[in-house]
Amino acid sequence: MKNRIKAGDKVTEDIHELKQVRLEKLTKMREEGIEPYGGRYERTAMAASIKESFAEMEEQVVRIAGRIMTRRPHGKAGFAHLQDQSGQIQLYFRQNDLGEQRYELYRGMDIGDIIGVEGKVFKTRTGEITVHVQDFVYLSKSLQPLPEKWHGLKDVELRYRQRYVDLIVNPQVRDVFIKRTRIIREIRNFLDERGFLEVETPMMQPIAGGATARPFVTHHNALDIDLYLRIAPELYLKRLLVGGFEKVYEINRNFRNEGISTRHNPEFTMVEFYQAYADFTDMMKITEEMFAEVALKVLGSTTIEYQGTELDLSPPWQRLTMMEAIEKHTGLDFSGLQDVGEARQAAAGLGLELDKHATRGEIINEVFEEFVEPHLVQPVFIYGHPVDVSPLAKRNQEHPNFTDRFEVFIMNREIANAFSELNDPIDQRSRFEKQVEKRARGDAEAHMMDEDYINALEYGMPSAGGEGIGIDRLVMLFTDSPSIRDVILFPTLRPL
RNA sequence: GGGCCAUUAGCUCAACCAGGUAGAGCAACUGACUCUUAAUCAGGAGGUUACAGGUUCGAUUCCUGUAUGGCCCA
Repeated sequence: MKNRIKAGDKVTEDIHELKQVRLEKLTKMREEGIEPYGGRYERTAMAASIKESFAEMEEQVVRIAGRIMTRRPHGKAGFAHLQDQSGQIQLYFRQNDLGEQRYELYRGMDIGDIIGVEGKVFKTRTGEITVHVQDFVYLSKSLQPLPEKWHGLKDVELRYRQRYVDLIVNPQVRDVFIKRTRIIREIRNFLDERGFLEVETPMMQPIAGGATARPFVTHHNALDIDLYLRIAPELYLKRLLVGGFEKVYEINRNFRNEGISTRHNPEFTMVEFYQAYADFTDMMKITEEMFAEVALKVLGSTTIEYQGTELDLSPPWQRLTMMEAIEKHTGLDFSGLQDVGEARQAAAGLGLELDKHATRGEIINEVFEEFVEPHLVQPVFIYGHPVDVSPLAKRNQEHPNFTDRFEVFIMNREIANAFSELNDPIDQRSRFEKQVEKRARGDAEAHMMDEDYINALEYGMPSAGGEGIGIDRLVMLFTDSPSIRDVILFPTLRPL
């Protein structure tokens, strides 16, 4: 572990020299009657807006506020850069304008200090738009030295643990998170415009359903019951279809108790949406349109570059059944292998190791994940998943061992999952029962029986199409981020 | 959970291969400088080399373990 500020550090002991110097400056300011932690400061401009409309702003007096990022004092005049949320702008301080005491305050200023500035906009001899400071006040004295101005903060662990520092010194990080917010806003707009109603369903659930994953467990003291953090909102959203809401969606966090990787964070954000009287083909159209529209609005193009690969999001996307995709990439035609034994043998021939309980459908899914996914770069709908791995999806009418389900793959990653929703309560019960059997065999990810959900289906759920899209992975694609931690402000880390 | 890699000044990095007691830039400190911009110039300071052991006359360097993180795999 590096010598870094930790929660619970005994700050009163062994204060670092650099911090000690700043504490002394703080004391001196107070002795001179200058409050280092100021209050309200009314601004009339932002750094970026001054630069954008310099023609109108020139010679105007502006009030701006932000953090000092550079400092170049020389003698009785000097410069600094001030950073606000919009960007940076240069400041020019002169002893003649400020008087000796104020100028000394500038001389003692540290990188990281937050000040409010009043001054006149002008352009320096070298052409940089600058605010000629007439007066300034302290809004916050910084006690910690910031990372280097040139290289920024590179230590990834520190960047994640102290995101606030990362955000101060690495402007591209701020851009990623602004984009994230805009992406989510455009998804909302897209769904709102089409008449979907945004709802909120439980994050704490007595039965964790709607996905294949291990849940986190928590405890409610007053009720004295264990509750699960949700792994998906699916079963609640479909209860709302039963209740008569015909187009609903939810954008919120899900929690899955599994490993952490560049593509997995224990808490992550999904949008799930459901449309009554639609089916999975409608979901395909919505997905293509949504991705294209969000890309166009946020990035200005439906072509994006991810880690050196150009991706074309413009509709229509390729559509391939899972069986076709397997045949294309392995040469195996499972439609001719109706028997589990034959399927197992074929998979073994490809070098795949299988669970001894694996069903034909599970084998097909395994072969797909292992041998096809790595080839799926451009956006593609893979549809027709085996019923064995799709306990909540409606069966295909012609091929009842398969479902009317699809997943979207981009850059080898599953990014969306959708299907025609299973609304037959009797079939749903038997699917749950199969899941419960798997659970009993030790599969902690298999579904639990949800009697109330069955009860809801028994009242009658309209036919519907539904879909879930992983927001974090989408943001990764749209911001060219290699790790999910780059698009989550405070990713899960082991505490120090 | 497994494999590989990393951890040196507040930050970014050297020195490690071949063991000889740690060096630079930025930041900070002192001084000079009234349009600079990675400001410049001069000076001085800053280290339990993540932690704990081991080998050795001597360990940042070699070995073992631990911690945290990264990448890959499950």
